[in-house]
Amino acid sequence: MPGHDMIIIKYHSEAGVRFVREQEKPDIRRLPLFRDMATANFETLMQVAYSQNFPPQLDLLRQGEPADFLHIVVEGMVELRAEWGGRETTMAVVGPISTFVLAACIKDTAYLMSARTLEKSRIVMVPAVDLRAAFRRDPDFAMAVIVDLAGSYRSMVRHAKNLKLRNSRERLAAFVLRQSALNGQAPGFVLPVEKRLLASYLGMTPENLSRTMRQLESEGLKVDGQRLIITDRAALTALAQPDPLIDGPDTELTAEELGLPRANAVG
Amino acid sequence: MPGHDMIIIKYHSEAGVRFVREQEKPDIRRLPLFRDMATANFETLMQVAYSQNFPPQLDLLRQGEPADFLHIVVEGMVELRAEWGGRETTMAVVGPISTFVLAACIKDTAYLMSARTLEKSRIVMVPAVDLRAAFRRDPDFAMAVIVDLAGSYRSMVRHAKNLKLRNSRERLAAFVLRQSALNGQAPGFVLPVEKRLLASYLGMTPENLSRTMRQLESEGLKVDGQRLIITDRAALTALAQPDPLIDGPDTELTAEELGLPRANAVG
DNA sequence: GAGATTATTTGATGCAGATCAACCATAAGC
DNA sequence: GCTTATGGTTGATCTGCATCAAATAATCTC
Repeated sequence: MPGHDMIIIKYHSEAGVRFVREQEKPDIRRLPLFRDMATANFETLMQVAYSQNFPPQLDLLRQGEPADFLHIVVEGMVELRAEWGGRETTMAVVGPISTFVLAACIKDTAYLMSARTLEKSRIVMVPAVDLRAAFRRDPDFAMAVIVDLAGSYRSMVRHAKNLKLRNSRERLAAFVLRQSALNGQAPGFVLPVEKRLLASYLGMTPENLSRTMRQLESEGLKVDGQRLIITDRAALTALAQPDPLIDGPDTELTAEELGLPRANAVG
Repeated sequence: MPGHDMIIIKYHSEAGVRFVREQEKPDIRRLPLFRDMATANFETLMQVAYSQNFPPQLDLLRQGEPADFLHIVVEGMVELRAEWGGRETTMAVVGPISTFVLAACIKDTAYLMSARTLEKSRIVMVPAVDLRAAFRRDPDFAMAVIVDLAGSYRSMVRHAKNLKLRNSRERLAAFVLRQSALNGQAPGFVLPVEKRLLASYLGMTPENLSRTMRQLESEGLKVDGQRLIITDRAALTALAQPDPLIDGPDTELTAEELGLPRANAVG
């Protein structure tokens, strides 16, 4: 496996490559993807996996590279970014505990997106070869992979629908309502990511996001730095016209959508 | 299965519900999705499946409805459309032989897109319940489902990247080059779909598509109705900056991307 | 904590692309 | 064949959003 050595050479000194710790296994095991897997297979995967700490702003992988590892965010936050011709855009931000680049690993082909840490993060990396061997051997794991991929696909369909059908004001309003819903309809929450990143995810410029937020202050939203407060839910709802076929959730209350991480509720 | 009866009642008189014909089975069997399946399982699926002819412009299913059937286009052409708040957009057009709404069937939840025939079409419908039972029973089929879903996911990621990273002129130029590539770099081809549909797929209005095509006439493209001819590939390439991570193909020459069907070469 | 970065906001301006409206072309119906 | 839809083009105009520029605010560094 050339991939294995590469990663070791590349990061060993700065980040400290480790095998997966006993204490972090239960959290990974609890993921829908690994939950139903045979214990022996899970242990095998963990044995060949690496676990590393990365500093913020570090490129974990670049689009176009061959997919060597399934990545699991155990701690921290990772941005999935797409680049083309000097432009770039945020496709998703994943927080603990979830996986990314599963599809590329399965197809044994190039990553379509780059990934970089947004904050200090702990990432578990499972070699793609072993991953593929695992679900060829374990039907329950194969089932979990199927369900995971179907969910990822649908969440990307939603992202595309959102972009094609709504304008940026509507997208922002829908985003705000969605974050609130993820916090049990809390009226206030703090943004889970920087505004420039949110802007990119929503397909707009930071300037436009800033102005659009100001606009929404007359439509039921109060903005205070990273803290947003819904002051008139009805008005915002009229504007966003939330739709489960765009905003989710897929099924009631499963909420581990791929997209942006959940915000934290606030007074 | 309420779904079964419903479809029979709904379409019987006009379209003629049939069981899958012997003669169309081999074509379906050849699909990557069904190719490696155990023969007994394939036969079972075909036994419970329906096969119907539909007239053009007929709604096969509506977004939001529970996913009762995996659909297979055996003949004709089907548009996958997304709707929201009175607006609508084309997400993909599928031709023979391929499947759609696999992910919704697997998650046993609502369709995210509506589907309607663009021309007279023959559709095979496999009950979602039986489909799920099939890959729970057949590991080879499960593998094929995994690969299919991974491909669908990646093709939707590409669609989103295309929308977020390129402007409409670039998207059109890239589309033209891609169609040419699918025809062995043929300089000319006829559009596989109406222009209004292409416009919607590319995320622009018909008026804008028309004008953009005219613009491209000074950048190496000749437009003659449905027939497009590349007169200066270098110029178009400079404009589109084709990228396999957006335009495909995923792997060399597999070319059954979800997106728009292949054009026919001309000239 | 002073200085240096980096994120955010605000303003001025430009442009890509939408919208509205009319006209032309192609195809379908009788 | 003429007529009627429907799709496509063209023109005029409008506007949402990007871009460029500069000021503030927040965050990091030493």
